[in-house]
Amino acid sequence: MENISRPLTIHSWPKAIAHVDADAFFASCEQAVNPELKGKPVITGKERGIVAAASYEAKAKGVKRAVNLFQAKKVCPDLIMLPSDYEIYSLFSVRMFEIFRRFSPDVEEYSIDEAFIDLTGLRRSFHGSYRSIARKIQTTVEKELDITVSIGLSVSKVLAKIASKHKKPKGLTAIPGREIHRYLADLPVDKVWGIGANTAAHLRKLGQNTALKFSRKDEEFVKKHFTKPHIEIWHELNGRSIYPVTTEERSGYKSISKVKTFTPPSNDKSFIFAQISKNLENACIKARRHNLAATRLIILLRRKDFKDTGIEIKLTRPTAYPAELFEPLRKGFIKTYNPKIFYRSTGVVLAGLMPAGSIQRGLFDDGTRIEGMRKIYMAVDKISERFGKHTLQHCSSLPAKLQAQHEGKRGDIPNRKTELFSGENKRQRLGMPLITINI
DNA sequence: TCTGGGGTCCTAGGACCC
DNA sequence: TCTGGGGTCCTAGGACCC
Repeated sequence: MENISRPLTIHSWPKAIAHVDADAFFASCEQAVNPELKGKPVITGKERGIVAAASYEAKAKGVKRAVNLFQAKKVCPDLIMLPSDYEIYSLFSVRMFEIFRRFSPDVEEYSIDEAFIDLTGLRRSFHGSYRSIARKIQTTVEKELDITVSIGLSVSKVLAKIASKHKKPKGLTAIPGREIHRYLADLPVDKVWGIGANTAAHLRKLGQNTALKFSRKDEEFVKKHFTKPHIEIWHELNGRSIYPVTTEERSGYKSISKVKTFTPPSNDKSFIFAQISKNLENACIKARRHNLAATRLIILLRRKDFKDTGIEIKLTRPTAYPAELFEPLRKGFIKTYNPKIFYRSTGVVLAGLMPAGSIQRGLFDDGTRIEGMRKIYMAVDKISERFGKHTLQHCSSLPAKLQAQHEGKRGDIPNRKTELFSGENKRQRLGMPLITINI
């Protein structure tokens, strides 16, 4: 069947796109801020109980991403485990992107530690090859931020991504149009950006197990078996740039979600509901912090077998107040929950977000009640800011909190005091304002 | 890969309208 | 009452990413 979505724009002139990927970003930031950690196996993610990022020293000892701390410690007994400090990482991120923009205005902040930079046409102004510009970017970041990055350079974003992964850390790989085949020949399809496990399986069934084989298929074949996303990837693999480097910053969140796994899996109705109300409270706190209100509420229950069940609820009024959301939450929960099934995690998504300021009051809304709620939550947020999250919380979440405290006594929750102190030291070094918290 | 948490985008199909 | 053809909007859910 003919694919009649938007026509593809293929740039006729070869582009020069750099993909910059920071090496073990979170761990590197920690090491840059605290030089004593240099050369040592470090991971972040302690507060989540899993490895979020591992330094190259830790990776060398077999520590992998997303494994739990117990296993990590087992393969690497001298592992230094740190809680994530997103404020610090964001600061590094901002500074890194600032450096990129000295080289080109076309910088796409793809994630906290990755960027695409369109260098097309900049050779003249920098008196050198694209490769030398990339090298300059690399050395500037290392000199100014004391972290290293790997850079891939090619004619499309997908190829630039492949290039940056080719050698790490501190790699610099250029894939010119003529050499594309050399880099795709041994590349399994699922290593290509945008091709996941499902599409990879589909491709393998069609006999296409390497990126090169896939890229060499003709357009008719590709259109017959795939839809837009993968047709675009196919073009990009062939050096035809489809994806533009988009400089415009992301306009806030489209959705905010909070999920949490509990062990062991449970079918206890009130316990599970407590978990999900806590998810809701957390999601609402985040939404209010960003001045957003949700128009849709999605409830998720992940079953023991990792299958997700859920329900989406349209809200009568955009809101980020748990008090207004508990009723829909409860109704949706009852519809979804099955006492015979064991669940391993719960989650909540606040979707259809809109700026909280622009909410129109409905004809039948109780103005006084809403105003009262606004005031209450303003106070709640203020108190939480001063005394820590969940100083105040809703009764329905209480069983979840008690469980967390119980775990804390067993040492699963990091010690608050030491964390604050180390945080303060880092902030001082970075010249960030100190926050005094009285507990 | 026996699997944590937080996001985005795309598509098919149904509802509804002319 | 049944019959076309076609458009738009919405939603569920898949797939993928870091």
